[in-house]
Amino acid sequence: MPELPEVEVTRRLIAPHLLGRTVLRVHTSIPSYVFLTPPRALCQRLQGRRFDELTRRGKYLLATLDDASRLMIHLGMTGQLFVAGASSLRLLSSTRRSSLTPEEQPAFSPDKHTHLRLELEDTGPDLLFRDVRKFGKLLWLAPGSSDPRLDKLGTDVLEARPAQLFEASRGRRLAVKNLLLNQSVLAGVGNIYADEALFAARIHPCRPAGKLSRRACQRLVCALQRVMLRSIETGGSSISDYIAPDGSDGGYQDERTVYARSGEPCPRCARPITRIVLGARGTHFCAKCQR
DNA sequence: ATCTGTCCCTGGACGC
DNA sequence: TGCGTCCAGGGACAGA
Repeated sequence: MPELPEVEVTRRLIAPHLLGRTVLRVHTSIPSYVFLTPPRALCQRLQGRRFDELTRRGKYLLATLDDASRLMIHLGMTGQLFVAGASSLRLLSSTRRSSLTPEEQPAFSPDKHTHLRLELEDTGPDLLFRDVRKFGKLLWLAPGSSDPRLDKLGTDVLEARPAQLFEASRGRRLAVKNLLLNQSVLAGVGNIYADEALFAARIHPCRPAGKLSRRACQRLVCALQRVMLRSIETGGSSISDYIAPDGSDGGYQDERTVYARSGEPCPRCARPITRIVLGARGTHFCAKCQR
């Protein structure tokens, strides 16, 4: 699932295809959950506009257009933003997947899960937004306007200071894992990297947030940043449906220590990794190393 | 104010 | 083989 590293990798790889280019035509699927701005309006707003800037805040991408309006994109659980011509087994159903060798993969052609296709000038490839589970979001923002979803975001994890986590956690009784998933505290943390960072910092996911010491907050914020920067470096992780904009898989899933490894030996002490449910999310940790 | 549970959605895994 | 059931989860929201 796309979290901060996957969104950042997407931003870096999409930007060269997008910036300075003008939208010739916009193609949308039927209205659905992903369109916070209805498809028709979105087409009108984007057509003829040039992309000037592509930034990221937490898990949100913000594309600034030449009229100072912005397109807000969230990939949700299964959102994929990639260029036409990308070829990936993750764009195929499992039945199709198993019948093809990687060399035989056909180039992707828009399907029923492809909600947005931007035709760009200068013979650049089309930009596609695909989202099977429709938890992603597309929203057009008028010049100077914002959205509550953005306004309430906390500091981007990569820019956060440990003291911010320490202060935000005072008096809170909820589990530290649940605090990490709250985007208004630190923006960008999702289920995978929360588990990975808690393991790296040797903190039990159920520990009440308010009980964290300054030192523990220091370890945790450093671990979050280290784990995420490393993931960006290796191209993100491709658990679930994430693909890079060129169709390639991320490399980070091979470096996961605990996430989706329940029952496997802890890399530190070899005790089996435990899985519990916390805040309706699967949570993976080592009961011996994380107290 | 803070916290928990439910819901949205779909494909894949699993059991019979 | 095929059907039904359950599960995954980001974030909005309702209710405690």
